[in-house]
Amino acid sequence: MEQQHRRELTFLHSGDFLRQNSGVPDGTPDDSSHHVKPHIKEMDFFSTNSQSHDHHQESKINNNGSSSLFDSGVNTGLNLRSSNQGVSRTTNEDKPNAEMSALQIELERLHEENRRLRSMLDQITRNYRELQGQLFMAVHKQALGNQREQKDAINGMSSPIMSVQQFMDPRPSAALDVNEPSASDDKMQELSASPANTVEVVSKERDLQMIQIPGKHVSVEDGTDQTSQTKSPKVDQSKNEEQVSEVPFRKARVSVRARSDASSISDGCQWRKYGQKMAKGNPCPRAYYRCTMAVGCPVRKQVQRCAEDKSILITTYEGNHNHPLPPAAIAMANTTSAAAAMLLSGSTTSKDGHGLPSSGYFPSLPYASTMATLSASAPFPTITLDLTQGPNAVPLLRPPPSTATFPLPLHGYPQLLGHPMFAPNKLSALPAMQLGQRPASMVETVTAAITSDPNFTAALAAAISTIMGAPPSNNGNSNNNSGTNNSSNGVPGLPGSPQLPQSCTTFSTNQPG
DNA sequence: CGATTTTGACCTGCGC
DNA sequence: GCGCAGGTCAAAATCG
Repeated sequence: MEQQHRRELTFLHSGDFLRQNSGVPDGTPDDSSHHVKPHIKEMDFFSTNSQSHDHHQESKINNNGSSSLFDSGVNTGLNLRSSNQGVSRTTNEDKPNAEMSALQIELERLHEENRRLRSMLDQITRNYRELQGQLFMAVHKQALGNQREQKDAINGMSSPIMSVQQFMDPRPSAALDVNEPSASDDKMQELSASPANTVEVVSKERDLQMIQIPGKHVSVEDGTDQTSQTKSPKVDQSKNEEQVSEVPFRKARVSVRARSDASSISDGCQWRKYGQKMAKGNPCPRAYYRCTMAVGCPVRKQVQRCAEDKSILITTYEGNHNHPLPPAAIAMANTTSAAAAMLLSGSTTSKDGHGLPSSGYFPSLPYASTMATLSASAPFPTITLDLTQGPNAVPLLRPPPSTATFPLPLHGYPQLLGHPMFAPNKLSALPAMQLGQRPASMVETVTAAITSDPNFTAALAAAISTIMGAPPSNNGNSNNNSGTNNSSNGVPGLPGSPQLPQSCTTFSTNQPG
């Protein structure tokens, strides 16, 4: 990139650029247009210097064989110029002036169009950032308010200073960049999850640190607890940037506790066991699985029975799928993704990890122990969805139609992942609009449920019931996203969705014997 | 015969 | 530095 720019600059300096451009007008006596163009060229050149988007766009234009690059294409530069050069020369030599004029006009027109498109792009970009900033501001403000209230209720400690600036860090754009499908296969594994990764890691590295609320019930910690942060700030600080870009999403985990006698996992995904270990303090071995639905899928899960109650199966997921999920897995994937987002945004937290009554944003949660909780003791930020309180605690709400199994990847809006969680009560009032004006999705619905509905767990259970109700054949089927399952939820399937990578951690629960 | 599971070895991070 | 625990690897065994 830089090199390219440098070369272009060199061209500019050497005068080749103008000379080549002037090659066209050479044959045309039309001085007026001639004069104008070099100006525009230079302007375009510098503008593209600051706008990588334009660069891509123009490159595309260039590839289309258009000669518009003559002016705008300084970015695309050499190719265009050379091609233009060729064209202009032939026209100079072989074509009459009238044709040259026509070409000139055409160039003008394309140039104008290019400028228009560019300004549109600029405008869109500006609007996007503006809205993003506003959204984050509003969301953050509300979250702060909630936390303050909460803390006041708990121990009256002063609220942590969560830097909106940090929160609004322009990283989202970086996340978007990562989103680009240009990743090589080698990095596919990482990058497949990276859009979410980026955001989530950003969330983890920033938000979780920012959101440390020294409260009894409200504390969000990353893998290292607060003390470790003070212990080894070197690591945290020095590694932060690298981690932001490199630490895989699977550092954030979603753990599900569910009663099940079955030893097999049936969550719609295909898993391969790659290890088993005896965990300390638990007579039951912990099994390690990785997703085999796609080569290089980074998603892993651990399955272990609870030491205290062996009927409880604890399944912990980490990572994002880089492939379409079967319908049976999608809903849960989105659900846990939302939970993970909640985790990373710290909306529901628990110092102790389990069973903290009335913690987080669900003071009125009737089934405290079934709520999502954060485990501070876990090596990684882990959200625990405790569904072991029995069916009574888990009314089988059918998911709203919008929770259908469309595989709405958070990838598409990584910068928003987790952010809505900062506005627990707000999201329900600010529906899909905040998420890019997409139609309501599973993610949003669940997110809204998590953030606004004290009975989040119930909603989650509903999704689980969807899975559990699914025929076992769903397990391990490498099949059909075309499924009727989508429609069964009353939501028209999203045609293109299966091609989108699943950003979510998958959710799993065992089919009760 | 390919896919999956088992299982011991190995690696890594962390606490002492 | 050492030991421990968690996590992963990979060869062998097993399964369908």
